[in-house]
Amino acid sequence: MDVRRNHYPANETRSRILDAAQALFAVNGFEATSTRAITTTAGVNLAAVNYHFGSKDELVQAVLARHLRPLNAQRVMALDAAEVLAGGAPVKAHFIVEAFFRGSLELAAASDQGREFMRLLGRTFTEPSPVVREFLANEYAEVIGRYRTAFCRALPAVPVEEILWRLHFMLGAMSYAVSGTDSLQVLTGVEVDEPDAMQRMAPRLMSFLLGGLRAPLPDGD
Amino acid sequence: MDVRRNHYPANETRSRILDAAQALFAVNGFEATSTRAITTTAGVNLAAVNYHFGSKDELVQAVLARHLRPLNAQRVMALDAAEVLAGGAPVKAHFIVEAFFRGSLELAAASDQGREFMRLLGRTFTEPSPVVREFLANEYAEVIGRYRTAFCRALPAVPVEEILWRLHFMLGAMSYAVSGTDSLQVLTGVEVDEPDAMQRMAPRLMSFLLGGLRAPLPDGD
DNA sequence: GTCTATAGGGGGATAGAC
DNA sequence: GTCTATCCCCCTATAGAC
Repeated sequence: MDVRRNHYPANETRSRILDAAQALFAVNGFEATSTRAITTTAGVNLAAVNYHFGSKDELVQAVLARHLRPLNAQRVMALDAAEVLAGGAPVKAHFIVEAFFRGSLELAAASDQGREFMRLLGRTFTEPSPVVREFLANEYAEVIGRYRTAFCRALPAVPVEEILWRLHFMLGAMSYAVSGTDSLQVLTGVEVDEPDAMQRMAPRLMSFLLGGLRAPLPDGD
Repeated sequence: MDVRRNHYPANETRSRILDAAQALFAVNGFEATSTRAITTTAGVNLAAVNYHFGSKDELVQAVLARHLRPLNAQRVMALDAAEVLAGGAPVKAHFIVEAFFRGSLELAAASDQGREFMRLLGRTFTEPSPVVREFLANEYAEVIGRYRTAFCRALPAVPVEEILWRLHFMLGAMSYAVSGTDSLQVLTGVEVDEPDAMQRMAPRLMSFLLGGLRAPLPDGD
């Protein structure tokens, strides 16, 4: 009847919703983004979110899972590969850090959408919502466990407790840097929105993180 | 008329609202916290928020300003003092980092409320709300400018651009570590809610940050 | 200064036609 | 699978009595 309207395959509605939701979540956050805004941006009907995902919470999880699941799977595989290469010896910290970040950087380099997702992911780590937090904890459980073990083997001089703290700091620096939307970005003059931003940042971030991981132990005051 | 009710000086209502708002913001975030929840928790009337602060946005800024303004003023003064002590020579990176964090740690050590504020502040840096972001940018402008200059002088071997990136990473690691509410906390086993958590974390964080700041420069690929 | 009451808008979700 | 229409809830903000 209305020939001007775009038509698209039925199962593409789901993807359109995921794309629109990711874009809006990245800019405005989960809470501030309404399903109305999502469906309008996606050019689909308001009821489509509930039909395809059940609820807004489940849509949030679907948006995160779409890229995070493959990303974390690749992280585990990259560590597997590094451990095979090391042939039983501890994998060097440098390679562990690289294995952890390679996937993120490829994702960010591959497309605008990948970069957008990394920004969303960065801010998601400090999301207060219990739903989001539990989801992330589950998705990261295996990765964190594996990398923690690897770091402990790579840095035997550093006590386990110290490793845990440094892993924590490392995740913070990464997620904050990757989110690229912090209020102080203007002040520090760092620009993360450009297409090659991730590639320019990657070696700098890795250098910083390695420096922190290998830092001398604090005095036991 | 109702003798059982708590009575308190008129101008204490304002403080009660600030306390309740901070507590709820820290746990649930700004968006997810309604003025109703705040006034109920504070034991004051719903209309009191608008009467005392004008709007929810202005309440958010008031909550942040209450502790952040003195904190940043102290940071500037601590750097002033360090520069006087150095007598014209560059202040060592170690002292700059310490000057930046001393106030936060004292605040976190002083009271549960101070610790709660630091957690709120950590998550506030990645807050999407334009109101919050502009507020933070203004509040931090002087501090960031001063510390950036100091770091450049302390680390002449590191290019300015590199300093900016590392300052950015440093702020990320700090705000993330201090927020203590990230989803991966469970996995890394780090616990930040205990009274002496900040004191235990402080030397570790400083060691990590200094290691990152002093790290060898990445290869110029 | 503090309250009650309510305006006025937007939210997520769903029933039921197509 | 997709639409329209609508229910019902909770939100912020304000008007006006006390």
